[in-house]
Amino acid sequence: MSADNVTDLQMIRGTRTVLDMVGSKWSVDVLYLLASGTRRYSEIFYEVGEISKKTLTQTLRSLERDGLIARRVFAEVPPKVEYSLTPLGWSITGPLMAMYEWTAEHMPDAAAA
Amino acid sequence: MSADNVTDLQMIRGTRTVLDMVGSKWSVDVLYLLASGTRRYSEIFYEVGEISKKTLTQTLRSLERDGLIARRVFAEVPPKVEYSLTPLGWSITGPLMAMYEWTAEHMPDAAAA
DNA sequence: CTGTATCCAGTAGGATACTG
DNA sequence: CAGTATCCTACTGGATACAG
Repeated sequence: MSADNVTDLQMIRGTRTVLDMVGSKWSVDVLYLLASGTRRYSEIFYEVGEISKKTLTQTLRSLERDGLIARRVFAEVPPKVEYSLTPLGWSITGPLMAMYEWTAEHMPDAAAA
Repeated sequence: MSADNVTDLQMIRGTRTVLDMVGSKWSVDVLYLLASGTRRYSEIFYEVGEISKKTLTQTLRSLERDGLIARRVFAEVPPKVEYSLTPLGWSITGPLMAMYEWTAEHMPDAAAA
């Protein structure tokens, strides 16, 4: 019953898994944005700011593949697609906030902007 | 005294700061390795495994610039250089472990390996 | 032993134009 | 509106050889 039977390799792999899921340039922006409510494609596009459509689509697809966000298509004209956080997506805001809080505590200038 | 006076932008910037500090391919490996004790350049090189010297040097320099690790040179022949975690480096293992624990809880297969 | 120098391939991401 | 298609640049990281 050794509770600490965790190898360095497992920790590395686990940590890198998160990094690979949220490490791309705009993932955090999209995740935090959706944390404040469901959004349409164009809303995300304009609220994030300088992102290109191609990159936004790539980011959304990647987050969707990883199960962090859900994509809902409405059969309308003109098209309407809504993105929202899944429960898994919500849960990952925990580690994300841990990162923010670390900078707030240890790198006050970085958070200032 | 509004404690929750934190903007999305600050959270994004803060979170991205950590991501930029530990997001490169081998940063986590090096950090976790040094968390188990000071190491020489060649020891890191062999214990990490498939990393190239160029990339290892880049990784070490980057972590050093960010203040997460310390580099100590011994004036000997042959040369000897030791790397170790700084207090700041130790502190960042917190957010890192939060990521690992998230995978352990939400992505059991990813941690299995 | 601890790097540096050089060259190279793969990939992330941006700009722009076009489509169902 | 919600993307795709195409082209292009910059950067990351690997391989190999060389140096102090």
